[in-house]
Amino acid sequence: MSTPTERVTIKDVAAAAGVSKGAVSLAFNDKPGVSEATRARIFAAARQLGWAPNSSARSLSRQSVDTIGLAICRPARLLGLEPFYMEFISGIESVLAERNCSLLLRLVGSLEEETRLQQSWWRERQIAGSILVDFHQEDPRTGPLRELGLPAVAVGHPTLTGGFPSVWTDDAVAVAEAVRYLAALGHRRIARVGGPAGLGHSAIRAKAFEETMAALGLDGRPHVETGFSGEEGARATRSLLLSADRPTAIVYDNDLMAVAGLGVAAEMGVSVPDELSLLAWDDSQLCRLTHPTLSAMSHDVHGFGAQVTRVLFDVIAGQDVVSRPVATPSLVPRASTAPPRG
Amino acid sequence: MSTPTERVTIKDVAAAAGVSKGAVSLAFNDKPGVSEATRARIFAAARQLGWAPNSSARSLSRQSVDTIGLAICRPARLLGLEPFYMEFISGIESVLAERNCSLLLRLVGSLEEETRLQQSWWRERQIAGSILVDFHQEDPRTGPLRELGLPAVAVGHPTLTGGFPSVWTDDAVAVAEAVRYLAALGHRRIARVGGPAGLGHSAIRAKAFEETMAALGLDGRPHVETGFSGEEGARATRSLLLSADRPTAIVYDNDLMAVAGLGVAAEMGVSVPDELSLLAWDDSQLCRLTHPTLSAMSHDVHGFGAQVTRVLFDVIAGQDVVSRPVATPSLVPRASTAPPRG
DNA sequence: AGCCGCTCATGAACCGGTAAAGCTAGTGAG
DNA sequence: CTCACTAGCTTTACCGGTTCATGAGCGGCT
Repeated sequence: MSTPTERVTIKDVAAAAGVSKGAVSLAFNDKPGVSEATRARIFAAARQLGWAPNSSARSLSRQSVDTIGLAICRPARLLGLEPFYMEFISGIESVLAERNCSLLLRLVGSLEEETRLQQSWWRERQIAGSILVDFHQEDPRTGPLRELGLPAVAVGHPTLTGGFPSVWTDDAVAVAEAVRYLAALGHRRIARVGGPAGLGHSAIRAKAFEETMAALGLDGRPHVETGFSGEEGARATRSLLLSADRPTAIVYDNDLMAVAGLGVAAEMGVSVPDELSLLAWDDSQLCRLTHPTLSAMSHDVHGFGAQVTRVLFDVIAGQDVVSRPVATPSLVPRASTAPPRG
Repeated sequence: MSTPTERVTIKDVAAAAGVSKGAVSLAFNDKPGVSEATRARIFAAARQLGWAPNSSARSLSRQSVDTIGLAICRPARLLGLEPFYMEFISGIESVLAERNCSLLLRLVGSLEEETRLQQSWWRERQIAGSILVDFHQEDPRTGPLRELGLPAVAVGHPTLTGGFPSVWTDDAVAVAEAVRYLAALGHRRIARVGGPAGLGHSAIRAKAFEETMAALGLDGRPHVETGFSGEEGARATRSLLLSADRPTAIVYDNDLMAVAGLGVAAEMGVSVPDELSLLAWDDSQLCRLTHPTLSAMSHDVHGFGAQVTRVLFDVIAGQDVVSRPVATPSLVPRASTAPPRG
């Protein structure tokens, strides 16, 4: 194209409309001080010239930006596979869109890298605030980021998020529901394939799992903590199915691992749900595509993202925000769970 | 936190280091004109005050921004499921990270909406350029966006991208390979479950499919064009398997639909690969998790994203860029394809 | 007529950087 | 000893908006 880039500025629009810069600014910001007639002339001129206010100039002058940050710290290959994030992002976007804001996205390799990134974003005034996800126990981000004064909302249970206002799903309750459901079907040997031990919500679910099992008088089966990838889920399932008194039901920490578990069962000739019940977490379309379809703990991830974003805007606006849960994941029984045979 | 927001500016750093604003700017941009000693003092002061240059001010002054745009136009539920995009994005990020740039991401509902979005992004100087994806035949974006002079790289075959420099995978060749492979196994009735007809690459693949079938003297099975969702893939598969002389092999346009197809085959008691061979596109981990594992046309999506981004930077730098293909997807045979029984 | 108050508009100051021109002391050549 | 030159730093003019104090014009009221 090699456009000589005839940069159009507010001055050109002002000249074209026969007014001053100030008038154009007033008109474009819906402020009083310009007559209807002038306003119309200004808009006509702007449209004619294809002008829109330069966002850098605007935010410099206004001392504010309309972008929020999201850094995700997971290996890329994994991210693609977990439907969770894209759906979460789409929830974020739905709120951003109505406020004409944008999302700055970055995939990072470590929590330390994320800390540095958030620091530059905030110090350089690139973002108005951030959504923090994937909290670990003793998360290294909380200290530096709180000190920084970064406006942020955390996704995760308040016990994990080190003072940041947070939005979370009550996983403990959901886990309990899952276990009780399987127990009610008659399962006694229930196993769990969880996410990485360091990850906060994995720990919460693990604890709730053990406690519920104990409360029901069931022995706490070894629950395997692994990664989040399908391959790790497959490996964990394989080892569970090979163990001496193998479980009759397995609860997974995401849907991908559950799909992998189903594959392993098929491969080993273990019939689902006759000999083995499987229960997924984070219900996505994937759970309805397999045969048998997968029972799952389902929740509204899109709405979750939207809610988090709304809270972030409150934080940015300086309101006093209290942490609050969103709807607890609820059980959607499908064909992969049934009473154990025999 | 209610930080009284003690905004630190370059002036404060200059004062602290006992130099002028100009010196600080020079130091921070690695330009000559400041002694090593002074430079050190400046950095010390900046670190002390936790200062980083305000990005709005910087880009206003420099007349440039370090952000690129990506708008994706697909229903959110779908996006989450297609591993493609996240992996593509991670490829983009890998290049952005080394140049200290950011990605502005937006999910939009229609191509018209995307056009408007790109226009504001560019006119407001929020982005230095864009990556355009999912080209349709007679894509409504090309006209307005070319006119706008937006620096952009298109993902898709040059015949689709209306003059934008593009990066693409040679799907026609890949489709031919897929069909020849199945034919070589002995399949005569090969069907195809494609993406939406309007989508450019679906059309290309459809055409290549028909041509290759014809060249091999096989009758062009009705190939179903549908959406990209698993449910649509399932429906399409079901209808193919119920047809009079059902196909012995099916080629899918993504991996999700192939997984769904596998589910349908299981549900209908059709054995894979004995009675039916399935071949996926966009090989992801998903293909290795099912039982049987899915044969797929595999390509390096991460590298694809990285390459596209590199080309975009060339475009932004004003270089004359020629469209070029990246590696053609290649066949990874797994357990879902075999010679037809009987 | 004089004064008030209102609407509509202007101009200059500012936001926080960058860039180019200007200044100053020190240095080496002639 | 002068002069050109350079390294090192300062000064100043922008970049393209927003905001606020100021003022012109005008109708109504006393």
